[in-house]
Amino acid sequence: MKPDGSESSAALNIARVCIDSPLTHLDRLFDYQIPDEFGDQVVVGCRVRVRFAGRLLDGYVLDTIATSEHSGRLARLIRVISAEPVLSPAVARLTRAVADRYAGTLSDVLRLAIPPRRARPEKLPVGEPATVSGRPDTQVWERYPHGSTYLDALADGRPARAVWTLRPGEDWPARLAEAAATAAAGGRGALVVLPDVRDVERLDAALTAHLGADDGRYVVLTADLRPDERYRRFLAVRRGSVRIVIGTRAAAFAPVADLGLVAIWDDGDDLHAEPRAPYPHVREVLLLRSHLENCAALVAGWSRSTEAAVLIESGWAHEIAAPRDEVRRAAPRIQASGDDVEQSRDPAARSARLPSLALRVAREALASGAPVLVQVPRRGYVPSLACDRCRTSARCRSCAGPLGQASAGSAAASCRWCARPAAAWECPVCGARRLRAAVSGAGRTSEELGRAFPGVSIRNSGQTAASGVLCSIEDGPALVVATPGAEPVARSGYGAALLLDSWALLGRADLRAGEETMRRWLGAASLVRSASAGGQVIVMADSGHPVVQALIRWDPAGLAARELGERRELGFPPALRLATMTASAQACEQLLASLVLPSSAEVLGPVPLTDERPGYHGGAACAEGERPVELMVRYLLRTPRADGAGLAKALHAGQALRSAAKATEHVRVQLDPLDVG
DNA sequence: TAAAATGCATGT
DNA sequence: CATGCATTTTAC
Repeated sequence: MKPDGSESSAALNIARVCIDSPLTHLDRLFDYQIPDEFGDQVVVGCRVRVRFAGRLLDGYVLDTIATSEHSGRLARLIRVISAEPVLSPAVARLTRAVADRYAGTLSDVLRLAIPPRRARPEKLPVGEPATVSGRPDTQVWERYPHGSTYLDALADGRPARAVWTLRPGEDWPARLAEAAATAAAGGRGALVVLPDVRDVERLDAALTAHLGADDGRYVVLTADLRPDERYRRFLAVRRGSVRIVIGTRAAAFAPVADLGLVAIWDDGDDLHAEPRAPYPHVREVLLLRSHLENCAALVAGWSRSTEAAVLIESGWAHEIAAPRDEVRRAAPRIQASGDDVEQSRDPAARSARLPSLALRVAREALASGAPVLVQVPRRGYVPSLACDRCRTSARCRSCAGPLGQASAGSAAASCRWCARPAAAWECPVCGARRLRAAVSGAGRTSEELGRAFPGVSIRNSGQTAASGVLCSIEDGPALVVATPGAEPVARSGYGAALLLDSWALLGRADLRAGEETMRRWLGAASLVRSASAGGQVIVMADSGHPVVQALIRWDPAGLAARELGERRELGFPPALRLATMTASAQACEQLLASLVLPSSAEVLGPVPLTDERPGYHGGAACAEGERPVELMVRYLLRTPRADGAGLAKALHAGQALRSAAKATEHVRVQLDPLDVG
């Protein structure tokens, strides 16, 4: 207050700055004097350059204040990088919450949230937001109980939260476009995050169909944009020129003004898990956002994750799902076939390693002029080899790495770790000398299918396929071999889908195997015509398996509830909050000893990580006769969900002690990682 | 990477 | 036990 009683903004000449440093004990704000000559350049949310412990570092201004708590002399800001307030107050709160949730630092999260600065796009004029108007035809939403009620809530700007499990055959891009447009027509912002660019492209097309191609109505944020363009679009969002944002992972942090809806498509896809520290998951980021910004949330997919099941069980979200008879009407006919292929009397079935039921269904569909989808679980040719007689997996004699076959051209098996050829292999268990494919990859499968279906055109789709990932295919008889997530859409739906090598998916020791298998199967089955239109799905698995049962009944909700029950019994996420610590035994124990954990916390471990080799990127040969020794261990820490914040806080404090003590070895801390258990 | 704090050998 | 110089620590 000035003597005359008026507020003076000029008095706020101290900037509170978040320093761009990876050191955990520096994860707090530092005060700097704002030199007069910078004047109004310094705004909350802008980037600045400061001298910190001698060196020049970048930082963000989180606040401007009149008096500092700091007792010593304040240094002055060196430079204002730009007056653009790239960090909005809402995103500042969000990123802090994400850092706290994941025991990470604010600066690590800000690096994920804000794209690198580019000078040119900042010079562009600020555009006015295009108005989005109209309401979608609510008839399709009325097919879901609570569906049109939810849409009403979006239109009115109410913070309705739902887990939406789609009816088979649903036009999901159109529905998500409608949901986003409805929120925007109500005058608020909408944000939809999808796992990969192909899904983003589909929603992009649906939004264009719904709103027109005008860039002013919505914006697409993906990591593969060129830096200038990425920053331009980010700025358009930050400046409020656009209300609807769709994109991949990093878009979860987009500074959408007056956010009304956050939505995630296919939240079980592991692409939603950020691989950089502090490893936040898009679902958690969006749920935090829904909470902090008091906006609607939508978790949508064919399948249902156990995390989504928790949202429903806890009452946090409503369930939107089609009634059972609707589902039955729309779903293809699904059968399991656990036949022993080797016993089949049909030579074509034997050579394609397909049960005769699968072969018959595929032939019928092809004969009717429809494409057939063949889903194979792993990429590449033959990812690993096993003993032909007893199926013991084949390992390298010098380094114990898995043996594999690189391509059809190289007939000889070799080690996938040290690349030594595996000459004269002999099974250590039964002494047999012949190898067989343990899991048949996409490449091998299409070769075999070619022999079983002479004259039928075969298309491959996948990361490692020569033709890459196909987006869609034309109607007409063809076999489409695809890895999960790379299935092209068929214009009028597939006549049939064959889900191969299921045991490789279900047999994994991973706790998430059941949930993940269901997600992949439903992803393929959702592309098949309804049973009344002749659509059929054959899954190569034992029909007694609960996941197979759930698929046959098209019951992702039932499976998710069941899987969640199992997690409760085993004490794993999402039933509990879990953290992993990965480093050398010594470093882990140091950190562990310094932790002030909630009293409910339980420590499990150490588990030596023998077959996991962090830092290994292939190519290097290992020494003769010895296995690469990896000294890494992993500890698990778990608490009830209610103590999750305390667990993360304790880990953050422990990491801060380590960084302050200049510990050289880094301990990786991950909360609720996908790949443990 | 700048200043402050601390360590340490040396000379009285 | 001051003093000067080197090393370590702090961090606004």
